[in-house]
Amino acid sequence: MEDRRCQVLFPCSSSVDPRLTEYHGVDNSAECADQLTTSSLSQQNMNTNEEEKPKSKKKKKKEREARYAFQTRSQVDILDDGYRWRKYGQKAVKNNPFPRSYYKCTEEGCRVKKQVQRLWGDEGVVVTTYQGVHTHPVDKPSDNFNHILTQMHIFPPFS
DNA sequence: CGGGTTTGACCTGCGC
DNA sequence: GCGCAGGTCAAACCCG
Repeated sequence: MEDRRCQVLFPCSSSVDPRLTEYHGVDNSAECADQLTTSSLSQQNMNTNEEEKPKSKKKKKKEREARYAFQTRSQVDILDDGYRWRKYGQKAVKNNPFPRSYYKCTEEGCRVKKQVQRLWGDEGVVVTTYQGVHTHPVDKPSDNFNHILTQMHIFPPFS
């Protein structure tokens, strides 16, 4: 076995900068996510089915996809969750020397995204945020990831 | 050659 | 209204 085990760290009490971990654990409520999100989640033209007018920006806030965030202590940034991801961006974030990476699920038709970022102050900790619901079941879930899900008591999103 | 990564530009929301 | 910060796009690049 490789030495890629990661330890699930639980929510963020006060020792964590809330700006880095928008929220933790399970949360299906877009409203809640909305409240806890400190920054803009700008346009998500991946959502919804109305793409008729690419020019016109949606009226109000768009519905956000459910997001699930958790922290793990791991040497590797990328958790082997069984899905295939394609990196589509990387940004430096405020108050954190580590960049945030953006990934999309490569499954056709699957619009799930995730963000991966190391925690400032403890670079051994990786904050992973999933956004959306997979349209395909996981192919080969790793023990690591199963462990995480079990610990988190979640997993509605990955049917 | 195909698929994934890198990286700078662009877009959008939000706070002042 | 302006500037900042986060999020996304897409062309160039890299690698198997």
